[in-house]
Amino acid sequence: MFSKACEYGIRAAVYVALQSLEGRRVSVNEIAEEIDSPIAFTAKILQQLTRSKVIHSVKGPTGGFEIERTDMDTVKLSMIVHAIDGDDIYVGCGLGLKECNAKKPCPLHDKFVAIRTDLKKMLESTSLYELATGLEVGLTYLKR
Amino acid sequence: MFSKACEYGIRAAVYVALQSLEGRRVSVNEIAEEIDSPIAFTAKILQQLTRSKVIHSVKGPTGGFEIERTDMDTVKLSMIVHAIDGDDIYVGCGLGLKECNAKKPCPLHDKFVAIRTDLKKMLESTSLYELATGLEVGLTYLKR
DNA sequence: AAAATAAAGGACAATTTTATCCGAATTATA
DNA sequence: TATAATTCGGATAAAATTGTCCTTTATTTT
Repeated sequence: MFSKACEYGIRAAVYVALQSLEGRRVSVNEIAEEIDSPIAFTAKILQQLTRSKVIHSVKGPTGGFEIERTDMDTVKLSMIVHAIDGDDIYVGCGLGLKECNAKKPCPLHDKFVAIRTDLKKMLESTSLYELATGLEVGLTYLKR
Repeated sequence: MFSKACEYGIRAAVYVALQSLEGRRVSVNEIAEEIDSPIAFTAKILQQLTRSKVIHSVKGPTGGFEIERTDMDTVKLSMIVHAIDGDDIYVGCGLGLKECNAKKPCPLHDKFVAIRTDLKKMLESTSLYELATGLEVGLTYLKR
């Protein structure tokens, strides 16, 4: 469904949010450790998330990644997915046709649109805050 | 969502079904031409579909691929996807966690399960016959 | 029996994705 | 001001996916 990069990206963003709720800024190393992902690759993904303003980065000692409380509500999963995987999920035919739409649909078009609409709705309505608080109260996990 | 291989596989299977409805057996070349896919790669995928009994192949002159009318009802999209992409779509966590289940869910678990259940239902309830007949009456397309 | 046709299968090539490494830039602290 | 911690960015490597080519095998037709 999502690329590896996107999976790491979501997990990383949620972890950053969780720690920001505690007032902590976190380093790439800590993030990679805590979400169980390859360090250098995760660093690249964090750069993408920073460039697309999903999270905020601070250089130098005591630096790291953080996200403001208000942004946790604004930032939806859809933004993270878009920042990393582009609009693959939103655009494009399920069977890979270049031209596939209501006028000239592939055999799977309608059924596919239905599912993708649900997915899109889910991604657009789920905020980083929602995901982080689930973790905070110990209902969900990011590792293993 | 699906791999390229799987996209070609579904399109190929639907085309074979469509032609079988007309009593025609089709070659790799014709299939690749008609679904607009790379010939040799498509040949590999047809081999997989043949091995997993989604379609039937005949060697030699007048040979090619076909599928029996009764099998068009039995064969669901889920079988094709499974034959080519394995159980990726069915198993596994949306965020890539190795251990993710109701007891120890990732932050996206419930929302993800909901969407995947719909996808699974769709794949398991859609037959090759249904897809082929849509094509037959000119409602849907396989090219472009 | 020979020739021709078509799938099967193995080896290899290209591309994309995933992942690593290392030096440069930035900045807090001693 | 020097040092150390940290992100940034470029180059490269490894792995997976996508794609090609060529030989073998089966089978029909001549």
